[in-house]
Amino acid sequence: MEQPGEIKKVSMAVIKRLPKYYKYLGELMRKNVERVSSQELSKILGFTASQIRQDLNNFGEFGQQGYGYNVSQLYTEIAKILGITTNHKMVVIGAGNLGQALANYTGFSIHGFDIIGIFDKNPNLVGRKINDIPIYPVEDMEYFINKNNVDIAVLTVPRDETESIVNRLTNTAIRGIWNFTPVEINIEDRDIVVENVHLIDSLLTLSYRINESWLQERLLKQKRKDKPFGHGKNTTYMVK
Amino acid sequence: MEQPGEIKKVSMAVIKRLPKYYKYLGELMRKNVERVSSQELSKILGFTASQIRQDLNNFGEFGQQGYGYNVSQLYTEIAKILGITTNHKMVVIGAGNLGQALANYTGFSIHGFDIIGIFDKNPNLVGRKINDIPIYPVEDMEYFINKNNVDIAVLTVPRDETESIVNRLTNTAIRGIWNFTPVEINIEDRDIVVENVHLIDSLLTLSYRINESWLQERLLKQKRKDKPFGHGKNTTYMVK
DNA sequence: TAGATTGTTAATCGATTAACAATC
DNA sequence: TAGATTGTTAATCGATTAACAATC
Repeated sequence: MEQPGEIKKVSMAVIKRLPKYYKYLGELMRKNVERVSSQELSKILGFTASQIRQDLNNFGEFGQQGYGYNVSQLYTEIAKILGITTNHKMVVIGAGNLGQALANYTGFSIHGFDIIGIFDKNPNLVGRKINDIPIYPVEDMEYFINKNNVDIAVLTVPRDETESIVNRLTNTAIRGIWNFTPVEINIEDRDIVVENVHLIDSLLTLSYRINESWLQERLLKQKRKDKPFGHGKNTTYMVK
Repeated sequence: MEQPGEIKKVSMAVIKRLPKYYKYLGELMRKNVERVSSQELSKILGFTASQIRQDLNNFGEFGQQGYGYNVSQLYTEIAKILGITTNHKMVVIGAGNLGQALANYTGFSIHGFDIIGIFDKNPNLVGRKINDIPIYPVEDMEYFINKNNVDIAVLTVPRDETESIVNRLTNTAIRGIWNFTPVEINIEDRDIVVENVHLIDSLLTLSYRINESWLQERLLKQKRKDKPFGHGKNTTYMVK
């Protein structure tokens, strides 16, 4: 039973769908579509209309019976929910290939995420600029973050340097870490949120699914062998 | 009721945990640990021991009562399940910042993923090499993929070029697309698996969670206003 | 043998889908 | 008003956790 004042935690499944709503409503806006029903959203997004209404009702009552949702109003509400009505300042830690690629990417600023500094330990890189963003010595990281109210640290350092950088970040006013390192980051009970990208996991998942049909053939054969006709607790017609 | 010969579909939740098992078992191997129980795995991985046993039993019976799991044997089994006992050939499509960063990354080949070619439409890039991998004209893409038995296409082209490239890929023998573009790829009933990275979604999710405590304050106030003392169907003690 | 730990069934929990009264 | 569509409760489905017999 929920207590007065207690807040229903929004599930990660819902949170992960929010960017999809946001993205598609943005498209509708650009097409000057004024209103949309959960039914219509359902067709494009592939979620059920019921789920869409449930999802949105976690955050408020944005629709109107018999009408549906006003596109631009809903778009704005979801932007608020995602926290992107104000700009976010980011720094990239690690000016390697990936760090440079992210610094060069222009797609973040459209949504109000501005990279204002890059940090690296390599003195040959310090002083240079990537996409007009200066590279600073990593020693200055904490000072820079606190002074400039940086919200998000984009972590693209090598595996071995991750732990020490994360420890240093916990002593700053940073709010979130966008982690591109393969390291599992654990920050105990502090106000810093970590979002892992884990590219290798993503690639392995792809590999699994490419491999899946072959795998299931193999599993099937194995089980047939384990539980042949009439033996075992399952009958022939129950090969699981 | 399952039919004979029918295969239980492994849920995405399980699949997404497989790389974690694989990664941690690799660590244990390097530490020369010989055996491990689901209990011990549970402590490190943060999944319950019960869940770990359930997950593994989707694919076979790899443990032994009273003993646990043999680390290197389980590692090998999971490698088989993930389909990484044989090498995978990859091509990068789009030699922009991200494409170049991925081509330069050395972490993929450790797991048997080899990038053997890069494709771009820019004639100034064609003929150059990134990390010893040649850049070819994108016209040659289909021929190259089929001739060299390429398994995976890493897609890092601009948004507008995605659709046409994907259409062309469906006419090749490619098995999987690792999609770094912001476009939602839909390939109807063909043998090609798509794994989306969608960095913007990941960043927006981070933003949501940074914003969450503020958001919940706001939601709470709103609900208090909507359903004041003694009014509405909920009592004061039922503020949801 | 006794202790440990699996594989697996059953119970629980949470998320999705269905249904429908409320109402624009 | 009649038709449409929401917000929300109830039903269903699926995933996680608990429990325990089997057995190393």
